[in-house]
Amino acid sequence: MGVTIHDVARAAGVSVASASRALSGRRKVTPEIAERVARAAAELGYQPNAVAKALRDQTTGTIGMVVPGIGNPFFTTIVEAVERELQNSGTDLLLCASQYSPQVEARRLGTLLARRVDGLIISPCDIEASVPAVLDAARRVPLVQLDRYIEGGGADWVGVDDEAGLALAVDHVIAGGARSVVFAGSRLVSSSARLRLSGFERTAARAGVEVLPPLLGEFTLEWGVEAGRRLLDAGRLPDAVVCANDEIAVGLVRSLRFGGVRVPEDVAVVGFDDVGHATMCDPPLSTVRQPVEEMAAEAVRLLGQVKAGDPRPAQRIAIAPRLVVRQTSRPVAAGVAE
Amino acid sequence: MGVTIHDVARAAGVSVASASRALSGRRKVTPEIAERVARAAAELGYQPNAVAKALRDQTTGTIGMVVPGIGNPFFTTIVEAVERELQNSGTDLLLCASQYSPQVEARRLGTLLARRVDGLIISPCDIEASVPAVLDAARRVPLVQLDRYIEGGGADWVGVDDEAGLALAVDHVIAGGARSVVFAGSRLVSSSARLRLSGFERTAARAGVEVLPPLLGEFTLEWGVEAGRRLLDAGRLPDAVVCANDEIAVGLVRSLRFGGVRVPEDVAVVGFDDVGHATMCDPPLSTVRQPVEEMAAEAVRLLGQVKAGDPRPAQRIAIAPRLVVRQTSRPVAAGVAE
DNA sequence: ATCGGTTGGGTAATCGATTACCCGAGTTTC
DNA sequence: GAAACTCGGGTAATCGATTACCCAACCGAT
Repeated sequence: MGVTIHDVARAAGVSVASASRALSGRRKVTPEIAERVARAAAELGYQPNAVAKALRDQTTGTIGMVVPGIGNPFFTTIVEAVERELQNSGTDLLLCASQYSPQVEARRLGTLLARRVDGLIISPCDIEASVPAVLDAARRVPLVQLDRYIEGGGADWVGVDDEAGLALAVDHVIAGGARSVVFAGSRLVSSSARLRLSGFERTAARAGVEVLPPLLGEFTLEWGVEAGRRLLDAGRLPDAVVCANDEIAVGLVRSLRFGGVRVPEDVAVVGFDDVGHATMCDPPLSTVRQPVEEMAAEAVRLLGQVKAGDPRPAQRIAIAPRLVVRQTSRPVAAGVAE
Repeated sequence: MGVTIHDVARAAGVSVASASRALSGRRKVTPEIAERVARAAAELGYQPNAVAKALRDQTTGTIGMVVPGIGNPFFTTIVEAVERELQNSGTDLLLCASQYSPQVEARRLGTLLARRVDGLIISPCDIEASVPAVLDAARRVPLVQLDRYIEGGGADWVGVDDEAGLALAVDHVIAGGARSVVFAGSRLVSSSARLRLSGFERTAARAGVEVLPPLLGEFTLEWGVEAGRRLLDAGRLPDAVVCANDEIAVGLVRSLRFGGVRVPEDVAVVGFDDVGHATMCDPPLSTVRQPVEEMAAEAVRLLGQVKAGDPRPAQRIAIAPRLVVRQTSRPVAAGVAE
């Protein structure tokens, strides 16, 4: 590397100030100088040093994003949506994975802050253990939580309305005739895990159907398979299984069918997210679609408004999801068939 | 933000030099000063500015990684492997997706270079269109290509031995009794796509089996489904289909079974990669496992050795893959059963 | 008592881009 | 014709951390 604006200025026979002005166009220079500087820069292959610019401007043109893991298609989808949203704003995304570990997450936040990102979008991996690192970061730079959030408020949040989503799913299977239901989800370490379970329980209770004890593991296909196995082993099957995400649902359907259970005839299954392979599932999965694009857009918009350490009360923006009925549940008038 | 080392020095009643020395430990200071500086830093919540440090040191402690897309589980797997490899080296990964577009890729490379990454790992999206941007980047910083590479050499590369992998797959299905074979892969825009096809063709020709015209589309599940449909429509089925990756294979198996074809009894199917859902496929997919961990380790090691614009001839490191026989092909003595 | 040597602290240069500030030349206005 | 402006170029300060360089104090040895 190493061609600086001083080199360009010298080659063009002008001062660095003129070179800078010619290149940035932030103040007028004579056409003659503009021309000479442009030529010199091109010949030398000059590329401005973003590090120096960041130091001088006190702004890096980057925002950091921390998600639990990029192996989960939901997070890659939302990362892609945020990237698209940022596309033309001239800011770059620094993506980090916390690997579902609050320690790693805190370390990642630390290096992003050290690198002086202009803002942070984070999906905290643990509703409790993530609290200190997230609040500390929010005190230093604008921060918005996306999808998952930490308990106790204190930082803005954008996400899907989990409870409404679960209500959609539960009401749908009940409308399809289910009299006994079970929830297959994740252990309650994240806000999503908790809200989806409570949404499920509340709606089921209100409807007065029988509720079997929930199956709580991880947001993975493997856990879905295992959960299906447990249902088969338990001897008695519910009429419907509502899952906390599509991966669990896909694994569960596979497991159930392997055990000779027909889906949706014997048991209806509904997922959550509608990203990745829900449409490619066999049979195609009925699920609740997260409004990923809107969530990303809203998160970016909100990030532009929040100020670091703002004492204003934290906002929570919950966007309504949509039920997508495919073939793992009995179709009813409600919902969108695809 | 805004607490600098000057603030710390002032609070501790020492010079910035002493503060810097106390904090970095790179030169001795009296215990008394060390103590005062440590206390002041803690009280003020001092966090060193990595931007300033990078400018002064002429090194950012970051390496950039550019992959075609993070929606593809193969790339997320390899990104995770590289991250693990870098974990304890103190360097951070700046991850970018080119979205399979050479233009986006060139722009991403440009901003990574402007941010003065210390090195680059890239999987160029297009074997031809990616050439200028990759060579230009290689002239400026240490660069290694991982998985895909550009034509004409000029930059180091680490990846799987694609031809050997395809030879494994083809020999395996032939050993299982296949007399006619077909390749389902991607259009020939990447080195992987080309090498896998040529590896397939060479091995099949050597074995003297009948080779149907290849089906070339994309590295996606959707294309696998479509490829399966085309095979069904063609009326005559081959004894085996060898796929360029697992996603194609999974889609193809689904499509074939939907059409009433038994796998592996009627048609054997073999994938490539062995990441993501190959084990969760129904039935579990026979495939060729890419040595992702070794590839990542080797790429990072090599990156530490290359110098920018080094005139030394480019290295190509091809790591041998391994056949993993599951249930979409007839088992034979060769290979590892799981 | 003086001298070479060591130890540890402070001052200021450095990295590269931007821009506040200054200055000279040219133009306008009464 | 002089005052008041405008225009555009150059000099140097600035961002924050590190460190080359200098200097004072103190050591032991002669």
